[in-house]
Amino acid sequence: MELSKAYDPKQVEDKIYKLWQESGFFNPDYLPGKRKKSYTIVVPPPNITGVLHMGHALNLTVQDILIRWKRLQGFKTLWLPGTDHAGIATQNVVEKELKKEGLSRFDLGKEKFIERVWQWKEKYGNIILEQFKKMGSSMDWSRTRFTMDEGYTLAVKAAFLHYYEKGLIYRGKRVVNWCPRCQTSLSDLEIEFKEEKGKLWYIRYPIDQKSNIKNQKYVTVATTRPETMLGDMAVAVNPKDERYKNLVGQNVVLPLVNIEIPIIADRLVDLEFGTGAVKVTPAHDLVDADIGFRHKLGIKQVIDERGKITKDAPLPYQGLSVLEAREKIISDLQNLGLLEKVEDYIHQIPKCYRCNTTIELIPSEQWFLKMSAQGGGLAEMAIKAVKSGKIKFYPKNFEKPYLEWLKNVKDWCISRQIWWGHKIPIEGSEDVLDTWFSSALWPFATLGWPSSAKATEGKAQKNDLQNFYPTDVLSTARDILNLWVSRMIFSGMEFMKKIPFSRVYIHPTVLTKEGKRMSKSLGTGIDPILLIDKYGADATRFGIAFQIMGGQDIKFLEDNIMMGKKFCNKVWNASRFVLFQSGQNKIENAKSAFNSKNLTPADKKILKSLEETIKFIDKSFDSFEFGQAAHRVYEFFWHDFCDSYIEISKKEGGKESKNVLAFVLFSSLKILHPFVPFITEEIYQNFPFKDKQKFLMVENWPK
RNA sequence: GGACGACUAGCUCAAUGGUAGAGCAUCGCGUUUACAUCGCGGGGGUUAUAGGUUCGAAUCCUAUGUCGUCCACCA
Repeated sequence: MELSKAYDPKQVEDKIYKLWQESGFFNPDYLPGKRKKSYTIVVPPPNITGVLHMGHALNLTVQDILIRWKRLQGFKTLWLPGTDHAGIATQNVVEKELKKEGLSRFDLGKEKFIERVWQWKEKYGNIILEQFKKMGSSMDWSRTRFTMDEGYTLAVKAAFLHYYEKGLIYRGKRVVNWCPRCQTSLSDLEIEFKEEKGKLWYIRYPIDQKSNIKNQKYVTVATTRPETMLGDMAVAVNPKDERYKNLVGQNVVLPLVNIEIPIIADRLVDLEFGTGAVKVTPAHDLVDADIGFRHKLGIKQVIDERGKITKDAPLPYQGLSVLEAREKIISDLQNLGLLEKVEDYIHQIPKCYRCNTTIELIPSEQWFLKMSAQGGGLAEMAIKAVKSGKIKFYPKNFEKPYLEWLKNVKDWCISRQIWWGHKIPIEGSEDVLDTWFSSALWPFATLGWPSSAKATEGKAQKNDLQNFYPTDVLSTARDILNLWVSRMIFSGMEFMKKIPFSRVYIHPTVLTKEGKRMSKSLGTGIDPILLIDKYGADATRFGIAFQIMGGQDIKFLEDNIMMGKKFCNKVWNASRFVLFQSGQNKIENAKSAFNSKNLTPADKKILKSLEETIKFIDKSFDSFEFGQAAHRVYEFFWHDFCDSYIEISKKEGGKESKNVLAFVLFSSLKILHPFVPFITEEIYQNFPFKDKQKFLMVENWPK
């Protein structure tokens, strides 16, 4: 045998990947044999901003295991790669780049800026796809898509117009989450709440002199955001609150602004909190907007898109930033004797998930997609798809948060005031679409939808939609369950009249050993590319798969990757031994490798163990139990095969033992292949059987 | 404030009602036709706590604690 003593992934992996690519077998159209049933996975398209992180590495491992397993089982497998333009995220990284040159996007202007983002996409967008290859991903590169390529853009346009004509898209002025830095609206899912120490200010609103209220000069309200009082339209109390019953219907004078506003009763007011009386600012708070709408209070916007006080506020405050205004208002109130007390208060502050700027709530003209959970609405379709069991979640407990979210979902604000993205296809609108609007079309837009719009030009083959939709499994991270998964589901049902995938696998989150989220900014992340460099892709994959136990989050241990490397070396050396044996024995045929009449008990035992292992792996893969499968194959190969059977065969091998050795190894390569594709392929290429395939990748899965 | 999950050997995890296992770490022995990235063997656990169900509980139930993730309009 020509195999070297220790396995060196660097000598093997790139070489093997190149051979696979040249074979064309990543492409379902060129797979050998009769393959009637298709098996499709579309990869969750990574943002073009990023580099591969452990979450990707895990997800790629999982998907490649499934795809390789099904390919070996004779399915027409398609794993479709691609990337996402990731609107705000990408715009932000390019802006950061510009900042280094002392420029802003406004200095460049819209056209030049977008050009610049495309340059970024060309330069960095492919890096992540190259990293996919490093992981051994058997994706069909001829079908690579980008959420802003030509055909995809047509799909997005068609989808928008479809909703628009159906009356599901409307425009309206609503209080929306607004990032003063990104200068755009954000959906609820794009904000993150962070705990901050703040104050709770108790402010006295003088009761109107004309009111016949005795013994009470003020109503005191508690607020964490005194600056918004400039836009107050009412003071609200709970209708059941006895303390304020006599005040409802009366007026107070809004301090600093000196206008009269009413005291109203509304059930949304919590009796327990603060004083039980709350200032109502319909322009800058969602609950207040709701209250204001019901009581027809009107709206006064006092904070603008840049986070400055508007001209609708009293002169002294105009142009101040929110924080400056807050300071001045507090000191002014203090001078007037209207500040009753101040308490420390810890609360959740909404932050932009991309740039961490504090979110302002401001009224703004936006586009919305109706999300009704009744009457055949989009949310209802997505609910039914899961409730009916057509789409199953693994683990099942993710169904609950999914359904809860959809049940209570508000209309989806789909417009963004940024430059990088799909333009809203309506005359006069400069807005672009929320990046998830295009991502929602991923399972079918990538396969050529809508064929009528000639979107098939280029990558997708003519009949891809018929052949590969619905896809089989969507494997993704849990934090985009609603952001992405639910939206793909209703989009698929709306446009294709069919669910986009039948099974959703929510993969475990990779945490640090301490159980904390891996974070780039904290420096607690681990770069899978470095792991590949150090241990090889096979070892990295095996080490990751080994740790996937149920839906449990993974406290990542590099030791497991080390274990993967040792395991690979074991496979390598066992193969060296067996191939040397069979080389002497001149076995030429896998099918008739041994004569089953002359088997020793040990021969029979290892064959039975192999059979059971195969069954177990099939069952495990089918239920996404990758760790269980990895443990079993490890146990089988290392202990049953190497420690026990090989050692026995050396000392008291039967007539057929050398043949059985070769046969069991041959089968082992197949069942190991989904985990560790490179090393198994390399060994396979050195196997002496004459009736083997060109590549292990397209062998027949053993039974 | 809700929902979900975790808590088992020093570490990371198995074991879903029947005498608690693996890998790593640790200790001892060992170079026999692959592999020292190895082989053989040893030590190490009242399964977070308190109750309950059961012939029998790591496993089921109830509380408590700690940690984690997601959701949420308490100003």
